[in-house]
Amino acid sequence: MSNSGLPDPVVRAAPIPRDRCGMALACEMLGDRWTMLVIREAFYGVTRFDDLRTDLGAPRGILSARLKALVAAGVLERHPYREGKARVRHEYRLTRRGQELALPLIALMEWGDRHLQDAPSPLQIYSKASGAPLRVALVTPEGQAVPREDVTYAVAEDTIISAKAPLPRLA
Amino acid sequence: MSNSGLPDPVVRAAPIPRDRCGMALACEMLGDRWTMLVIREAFYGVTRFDDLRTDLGAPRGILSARLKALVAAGVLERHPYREGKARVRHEYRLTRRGQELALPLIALMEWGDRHLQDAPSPLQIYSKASGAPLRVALVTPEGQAVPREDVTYAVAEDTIISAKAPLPRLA
DNA sequence: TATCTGGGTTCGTATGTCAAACTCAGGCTT
DNA sequence: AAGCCTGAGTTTGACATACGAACCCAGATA
Repeated sequence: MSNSGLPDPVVRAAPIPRDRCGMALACEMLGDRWTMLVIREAFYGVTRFDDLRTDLGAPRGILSARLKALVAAGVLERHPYREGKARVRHEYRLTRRGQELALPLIALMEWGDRHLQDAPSPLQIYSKASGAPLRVALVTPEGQAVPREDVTYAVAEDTIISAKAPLPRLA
Repeated sequence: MSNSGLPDPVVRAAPIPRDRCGMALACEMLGDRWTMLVIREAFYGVTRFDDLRTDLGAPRGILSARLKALVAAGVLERHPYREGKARVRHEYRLTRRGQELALPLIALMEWGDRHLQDAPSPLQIYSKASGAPLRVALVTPEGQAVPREDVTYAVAEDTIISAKAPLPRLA
């Protein structure tokens, strides 16, 4: 996988402890059957308990628990609304923190569209101003995308567990 | 959430069926306690069953099942290696398909580092050529990042379930 | 007063997860 | 050759979680 001619050094453990790795923390908090699907619904603008339930097909108890957890995590906000003269109800909306999951989720969508599906993506992300289609990429601070081959990484010295270990190859 | 002056139209269901939505498909395949953590280990270069097991703390049976599923999904590849004169063993490596999960996972890492942790990220992604730190963004086909406010989306007409529904706001 | 609706909670069962024990193959030791 | 070690699993039985159905409750409505 690596492109040096040397044999890959064998990595026996992750270089970063799980409780200090944002990736691991995110994976742990989103890692179950329903949580990410709930957030997807939220992005599509579905906010009400019963709509979520029918759309997802999740059991009420589970949905209730996941919503509670997401509110507790600051991803969703439960807030009241009134439709006509109906009594006050509550809807679940993305907080700013939740909205910032858009990028990971869009990246996941691109991956899923490419690898888990034959049809082209039914959802196009594009620029309001220019109409150009958009994709997810790694960019410099100035906002210029760089090609895969130019990407590498380093572990901050004070958190290293095992010595430097090159990622197999960044996609 | 929307920035038009109009009240948000109430969305009662996702505009795209789950079995045609790359995001939903990806969420379903990665959505459990261990799968994403296994892929994270793979990115860090941990490839052997027992290393994965000790690093993750997952029960053997579960790890075995997840690895099988990931191999079946074409994310990992089980292939033989020989260390010294030891007998042939097998290691699990990311396929190209697996490598392409780097972007979603890095985006997730950025999110996790920002919201689930106080310390700065222990892992820096940067450009080999310029040394500039890199971040995940939405870019035009030419590779120019666009600001959040310029991002919108549309559902392909032949797959729409409910009518057009604006994302609350893209982060 | 009875009924409907959205938004839950409760409950018994089915399924999944867990840790420990067992297996198995090949190499190493004695 | 007999026994031990190691990596890579499978099996097992206790335990936890998910599941769907039924129930609950508040307020509006008939």
